[in-house]
Amino acid sequence: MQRVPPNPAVQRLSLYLRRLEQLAADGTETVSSNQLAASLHRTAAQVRKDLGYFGQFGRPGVGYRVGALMEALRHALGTDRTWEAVVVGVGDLGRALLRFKGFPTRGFQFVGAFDISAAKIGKQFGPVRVQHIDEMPAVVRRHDVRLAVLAVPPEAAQDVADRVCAAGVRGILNFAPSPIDVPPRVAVCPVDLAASLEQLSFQVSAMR
Amino acid sequence: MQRVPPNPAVQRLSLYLRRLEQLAADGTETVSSNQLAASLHRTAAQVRKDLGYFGQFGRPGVGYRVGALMEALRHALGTDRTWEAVVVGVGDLGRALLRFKGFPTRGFQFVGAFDISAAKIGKQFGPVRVQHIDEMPAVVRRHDVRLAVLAVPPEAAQDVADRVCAAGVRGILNFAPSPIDVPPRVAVCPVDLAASLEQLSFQVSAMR
DNA sequence: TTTTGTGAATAGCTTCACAGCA
DNA sequence: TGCTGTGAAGCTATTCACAAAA
Repeated sequence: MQRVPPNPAVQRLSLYLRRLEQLAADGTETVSSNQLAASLHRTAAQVRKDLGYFGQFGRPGVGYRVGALMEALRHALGTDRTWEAVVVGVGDLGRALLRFKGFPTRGFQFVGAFDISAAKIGKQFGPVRVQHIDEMPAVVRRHDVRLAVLAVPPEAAQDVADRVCAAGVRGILNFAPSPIDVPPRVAVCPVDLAASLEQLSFQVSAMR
Repeated sequence: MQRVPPNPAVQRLSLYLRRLEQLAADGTETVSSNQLAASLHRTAAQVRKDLGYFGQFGRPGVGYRVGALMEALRHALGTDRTWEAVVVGVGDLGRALLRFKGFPTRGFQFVGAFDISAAKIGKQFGPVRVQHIDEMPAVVRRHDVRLAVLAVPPEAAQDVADRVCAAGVRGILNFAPSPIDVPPRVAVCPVDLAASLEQLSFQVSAMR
């Protein structure tokens, strides 16, 4: 079996998982690398190679069992368990994320939401009530929270990052458009929404 | 000068631009590839190579003029003009995007928001009032809108994509976790928030 | 000296193509 | 035959390293 999955392959695992969820919902039991690839605008070789980094899940002449492959990919991604998470910054975006149904259905559960604004504290959004950010470390420790979602203004991002890292968080989803410095044991996934629109702007401008 | 920028380089342009905006706000006039790289956890060679795909902006021994480089990058990305955009799907996420300040400050302006739910139609969110999706094509044509943001449930994504493409939109920011088929002249940028958390889950699981 | 711009070298990722299993 | 798993080949992206400019 092959080793050390390239990062792009790990990203595509989520893509495959999404499609498998649909197939399972449709009652499909088996899928070939060709079918999976076609519906995602990829090549069959890439699908097989990507899956090959994590194990041997297919049967020659048959394909992959949808349910078993979903389980295997969830295991590979680490989402075959529930991940507790906190949101810091309860502006419009933070509120939307707290109510977003795609997180709980995929095993991510918010156990706390924090802000500095007195006007927001005590309000209920989605599954949690907003608390002052000073309460964050206690909540993180109590629930053994490993993930934090940062939806704060860029000028607060580094300070908030320092605080969630100090509290013991191991991964940060960063919606602030400024890179944050974290200890090496903490993973960061930046999501810059304006940058995504800029990429579209570039592509649209480039086409003629 | 070098040609055909690799896609990763185009993505990093947004990153450089973000940092330059900060530097400009701080009153910094000049920056070297080394300084730029260090603050973004990249290498100086990569910064110079990336910028090199779009022109020669630096002065040996001096570095880059912050203001001039910002202008150049905005021009390269196509954001040295205003882009009109519409939002389809005014759930929590759609509302948050309509009110998100990072879009207008970077030249993206919402001129319409659409939904099918009668309860939402007529309500004001951010800069616009929600209209029925049947009104979308007229608004797109009237304002010559080139970009659409899809914040609809996955089962509606393909149908909505077909409709915005038919209306003449040229780029789609797709928040639905299902890939959409579009004509070749239309660019798509997928944003899968659950997938981003899955990537964190993977990385955190992988570290010991 | 400092720092850019860029060919050349290296590393990383994707596609090919085919042996082997069902 | 149909399809997987995977080495080998091909391609893309990053890093190196240095000539030239300020």
